[in-house]
Amino acid sequence: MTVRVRLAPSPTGNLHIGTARTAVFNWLFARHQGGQFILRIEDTDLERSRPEYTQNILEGLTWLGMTWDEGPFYQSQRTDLYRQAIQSLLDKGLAYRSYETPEELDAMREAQKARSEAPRYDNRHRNLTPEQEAAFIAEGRQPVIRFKIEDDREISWNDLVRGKVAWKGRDLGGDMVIARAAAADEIGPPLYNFVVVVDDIDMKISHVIRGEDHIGNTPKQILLYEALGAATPEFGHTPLILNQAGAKLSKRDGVTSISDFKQMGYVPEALANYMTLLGWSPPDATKELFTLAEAAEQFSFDRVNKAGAKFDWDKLNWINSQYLHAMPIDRLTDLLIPYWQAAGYEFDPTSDRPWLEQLTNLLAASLTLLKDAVEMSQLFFTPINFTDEAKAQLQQEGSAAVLQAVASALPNDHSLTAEQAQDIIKQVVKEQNVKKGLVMRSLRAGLTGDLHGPDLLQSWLLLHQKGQDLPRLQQALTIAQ
RNA sequence: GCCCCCAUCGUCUAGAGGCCUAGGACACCUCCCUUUCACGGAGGCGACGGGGAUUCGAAUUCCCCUGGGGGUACCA
Repeated sequence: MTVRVRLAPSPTGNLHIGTARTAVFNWLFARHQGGQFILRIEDTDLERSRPEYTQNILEGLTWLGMTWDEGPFYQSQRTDLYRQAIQSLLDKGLAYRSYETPEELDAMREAQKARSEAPRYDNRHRNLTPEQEAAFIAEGRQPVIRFKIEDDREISWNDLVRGKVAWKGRDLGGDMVIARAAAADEIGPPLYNFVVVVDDIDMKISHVIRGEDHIGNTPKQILLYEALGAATPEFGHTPLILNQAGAKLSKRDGVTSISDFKQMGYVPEALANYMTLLGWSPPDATKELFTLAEAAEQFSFDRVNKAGAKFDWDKLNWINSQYLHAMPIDRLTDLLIPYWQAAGYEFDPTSDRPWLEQLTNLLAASLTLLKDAVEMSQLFFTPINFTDEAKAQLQQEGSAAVLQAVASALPNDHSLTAEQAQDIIKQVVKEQNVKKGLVMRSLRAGLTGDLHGPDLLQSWLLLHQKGQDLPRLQQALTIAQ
């Protein structure tokens, strides 16, 4: 049997991290099994579905490397299929039209709660006579279509991550609505729990892998597979991603959409790596940094956890930093350029390329997020701005003389090597008879306007190439007097 | 309320009866490297929710309790 899995996001929001993690597990499993990964957009809720969300989901999955083999399929384009399936259930007597008003259903549930019973549909319209139906229709009522669920049914399945899970029919809430209200001679818009099953059958899905929040849908869906005369697939319910408080992560928890992570400067392989670690561990659990391909080789549901995992920014940040530190300078430069441009820094991406790569090389080891480069490299792009600390340093005794000496030792052209720079420092130490520390600190203050920052020698070299070192030293001298 | 799921350091996890005086990672602390800040390196702190049962022996099996989460729509 070929493995076929699917990701079925609904375009009612941007690609959410929870959905993305489900995508990762599906993708990993499909790749491991040599199967297919199918993408299906569940846009049956016309009210809330938006094309721009679909676009965001597609882009996010692509960015993460979650390539799909078939699709995207759109449920909004498949309603004929659903209507046929509903009709077949109606014909077989497994579904029926139900005429309650929303107010009646509310009243029913209120009464049940008052008796401290579980709110559920009491199947009151299951066996309506033709006369009763005619009367409701004459009243102008629009029926929904309900699928019969027998109270005494026992439903169980062997979950890929949880083992045996069992449910009783009576706990499923009564006969379930599968199509929204419509005229009595029509079939209204089909509902989620129904279309999922029709599509999964039609698309020959072999393994349904989804978040644990869907676990209660599974028994209902199993009943639907039966009614539709199809074999049930395997089901696997993955643990949820939790917020700091331990509840299911939702949009209200701040940054949760993949596009936001991208914008903040996370790289896709780091984010995918982190999401994989949330609920799964490789056979050698001490190896936490791996590519999706490596994870796919080793993936199995045996190693998927049952308990939810709290989302931890610190760990994600660390993983991202590891990827950034190990990234080839050429690629890292490509990734950084848009951030510098967005910050309004002036440079020419082509003619300044060698200089930009040197800058990238200088900053790489300090980066956690791509956007960190903006602040860290500001001193190379904007006019110098002296901090109070730097001013104090410049006003220290001997500082002015040191800067003066360095300024006059500078070569005229735009080439300065690390060796030359070091020689200048040594020479100044000797001539001025001062401590090297004074030279280094004064130089840093004069060149960068700060007492902290990237490696001084390399920074100096970069500034020299831009012809910036001498003017800055001269400016610093006005403070040092 | 009812149903379902879950339970190892603060967090992510390893652990499938003795290899566990419970291992790794993040975070935190200390030290080293570095006349800056980081990076990197070396240490440290730190957990099996509680109670029974099975067993020569339980983090690992079973039961109960407690705690947490999910669900309970004419949303998906």
